[in-house]
Amino acid sequence: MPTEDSSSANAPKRERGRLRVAAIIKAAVEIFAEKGYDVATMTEIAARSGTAIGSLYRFFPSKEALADALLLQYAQHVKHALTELEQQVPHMKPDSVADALVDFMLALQSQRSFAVSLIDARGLEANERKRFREMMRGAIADIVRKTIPGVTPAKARVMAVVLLLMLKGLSGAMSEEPAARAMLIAEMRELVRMYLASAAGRKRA
Amino acid sequence: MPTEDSSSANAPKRERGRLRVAAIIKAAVEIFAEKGYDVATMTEIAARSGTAIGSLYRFFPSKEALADALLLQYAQHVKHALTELEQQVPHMKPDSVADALVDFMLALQSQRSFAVSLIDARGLEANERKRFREMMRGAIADIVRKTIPGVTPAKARVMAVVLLLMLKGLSGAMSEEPAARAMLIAEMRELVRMYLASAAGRKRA
Amino acid sequence: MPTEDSSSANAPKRERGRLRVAAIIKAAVEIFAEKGYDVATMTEIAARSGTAIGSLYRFFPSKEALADALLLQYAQHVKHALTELEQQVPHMKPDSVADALVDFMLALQSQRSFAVSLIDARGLEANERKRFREMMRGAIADIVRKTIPGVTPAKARVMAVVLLLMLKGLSGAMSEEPAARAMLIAEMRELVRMYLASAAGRKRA
Amino acid sequence: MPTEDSSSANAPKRERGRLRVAAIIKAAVEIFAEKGYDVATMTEIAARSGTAIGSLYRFFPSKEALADALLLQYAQHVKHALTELEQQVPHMKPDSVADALVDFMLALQSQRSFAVSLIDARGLEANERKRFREMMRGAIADIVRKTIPGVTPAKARVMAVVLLLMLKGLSGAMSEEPAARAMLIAEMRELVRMYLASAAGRKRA
DNA sequence: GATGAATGAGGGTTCATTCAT
DNA sequence: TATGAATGAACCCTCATTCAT
Repeated sequence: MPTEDSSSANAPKRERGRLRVAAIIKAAVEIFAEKGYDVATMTEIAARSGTAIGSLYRFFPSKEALADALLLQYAQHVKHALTELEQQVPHMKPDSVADALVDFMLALQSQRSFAVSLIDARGLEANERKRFREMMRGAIADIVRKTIPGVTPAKARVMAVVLLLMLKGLSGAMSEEPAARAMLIAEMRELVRMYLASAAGRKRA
Repeated sequence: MPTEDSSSANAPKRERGRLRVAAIIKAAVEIFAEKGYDVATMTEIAARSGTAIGSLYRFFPSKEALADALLLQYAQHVKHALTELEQQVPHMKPDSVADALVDFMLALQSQRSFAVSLIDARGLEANERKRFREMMRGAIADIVRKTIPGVTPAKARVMAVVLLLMLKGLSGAMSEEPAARAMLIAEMRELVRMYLASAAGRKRA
Repeated sequence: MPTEDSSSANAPKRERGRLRVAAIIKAAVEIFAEKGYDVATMTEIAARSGTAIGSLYRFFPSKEALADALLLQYAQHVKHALTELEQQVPHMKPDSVADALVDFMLALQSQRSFAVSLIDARGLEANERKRFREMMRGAIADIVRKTIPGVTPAKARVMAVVLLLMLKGLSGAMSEEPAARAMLIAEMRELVRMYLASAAGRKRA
Repeated sequence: MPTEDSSSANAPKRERGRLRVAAIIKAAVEIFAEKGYDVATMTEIAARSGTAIGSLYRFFPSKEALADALLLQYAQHVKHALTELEQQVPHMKPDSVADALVDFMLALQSQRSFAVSLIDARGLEANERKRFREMMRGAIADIVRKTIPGVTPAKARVMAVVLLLMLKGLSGAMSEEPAARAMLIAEMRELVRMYLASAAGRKRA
């Protein structure tokens, strides 16, 4: 679900353009995910999306701009999902929150690896990366604070970083064979539950 | 530091070659770590190691071969360290093993980022990556089995994957500011302890 | 400013077209002058003139055609001015003619640099350039012949070429700082006067 | 006669390289002269000089660097010639100096048009252009001062600018047909003599 | 064996021009 | 007719790799 207004310099004005942009984004996400930012080529992105190279550059004036747009879109998507989750938290038990976090990450997987490849790319501004990480941490910390009412903001932030770190690892899990994957996911689910529970316990104790 | 083999007439040459290779490897590790596999250039590696580009290619016939060699060396280093740890395990309490695992990862950090950059590089054969991962998992699983005597091999493997995943995250922690880093490490240490302890408990229960 | 021909139903359209063409020509003159023929882009000319690129191509079927049109217009302008000057010559003293020539060049300066950039552009047909030069030389030669009645046509032509050459240099003078520019212009004025006077003298002698 | 140390970033170290650079410079001068800086392509320069594109870039790391090197070489050549002329001046009559200046310009013609095309190119730093112009003006002004001993420095400078301007025009003369060219040159020679003589006269008077 | 000049495929990007809407 | 999205040849430049010296 691409946003109607991405950060591309030249937003398309006709319906056809909208479709083209969607095709480009799809191809770019795939190729960045497959090869990483540096190895991906604009030529291949154009080819896979059925776009002439010149058209690709009409919508995204540089490779970096394309990556930025993709990242922004991804960030907005993630932010939205986390905000929704946050609003559910008051009605959930910690274990359910833990499960929701794992599910959230799992749901993101398909798009995730491309984001990682872009975030790690050396070409991107450190700022861009930092803002994205900050957003994620803040959102997760908020969820932690609602899940474990008494935690200090500082503790919530540390926990957010740790959670993110665990969840991030989940993406690697997707490349396992199905059987191993299921076990891995179950184990991770257990770990996250335990982590939240223990924190809640430490709090109360 | 003379080589252990100095009896032949070729010794000086061999010695020079060895130094040269060491210089190349040092430069390559640095540059791969700084820029990632794709962005690093053979020319720069040659320059930083004070080697002519032609000589670099004499020792490592391609960029990929160089990366493979680096990875192999890194893998051996890691394997060695884990084997040593494994031998200590029988005399340690689970918490100490947990700490040792965290320390092990921390100790690896300096060399780590280059390895990640190589492992993630798309250019490398999946096989290469797989073997490396397999080795790590096997070694950690062995440690787990010695730490928690009753676990099934399958369970130990799953735990190894999860542990690796957590520890892997630690590398990201190194880019935090010192204060945040210390907290993060403490938290991770706690998590790993808890994870091993709970597994031991589940086992015994 | 209504067109002189407003009797047809197409008048409004024609009127719009005329304005459009005027806007394009204005923008094109500016941009060619600023950047030179090769670096100027049709897209920018379209943008600055508020014209869609497709419309620009409707009026001028190629970049070269646009340049030709500009050059033609400039040539007509120059020709007209020189013809007017020629008619004044019989009533002027040689020094006044010299001054008039310098003033003429100075008056042209604002539009001049674009013309130079077009005339020098390698893309233009040599023919086009030749015709333009021929026109200028002929017109100046005519003025010379009226200024110095006895000169042979051949001599007048040579003088025209030399005069043109001097006057052409004046355009470079416009980029000097004001103080230097004023001195330069005075000096050139003197030179041109001297040149005409000496030719007249040689003639008579 | 290429200088032994041009401004190229990577000076060749072997004899073969020296030849290659000479070939590149020759081709570049020709092509820049034929088409101008913007239209000239590195690919064509490489092809005409029998060099692989990669090799061209080894010696001149960018198109601009190549142009700068050419310009620098040309400037040094010109400076040298003018310095030599200046030393002859004390032994010459003004008319001879005038002739020498015209001859100097004529001798430069073959290389001249490329320099003009580079100096006028928009891509070059204004500084580079300014320095070149300054050098020329200074050198000519020095010659003027030695030719007409009493002139003020300021007057000499103005005259230098005017002379340069006239001489510059001579390059255009080279594209005339032989007959016209000879007349033109004779006329220019006369003009320059007259100019110097009149200045000397004004001085003395 | 060591050296570094040479090679050329391929990458990001631009822009004159066309044509469907 | 007016519009601007689409096209793709061509540009400048990089770099892994080879090979003559």
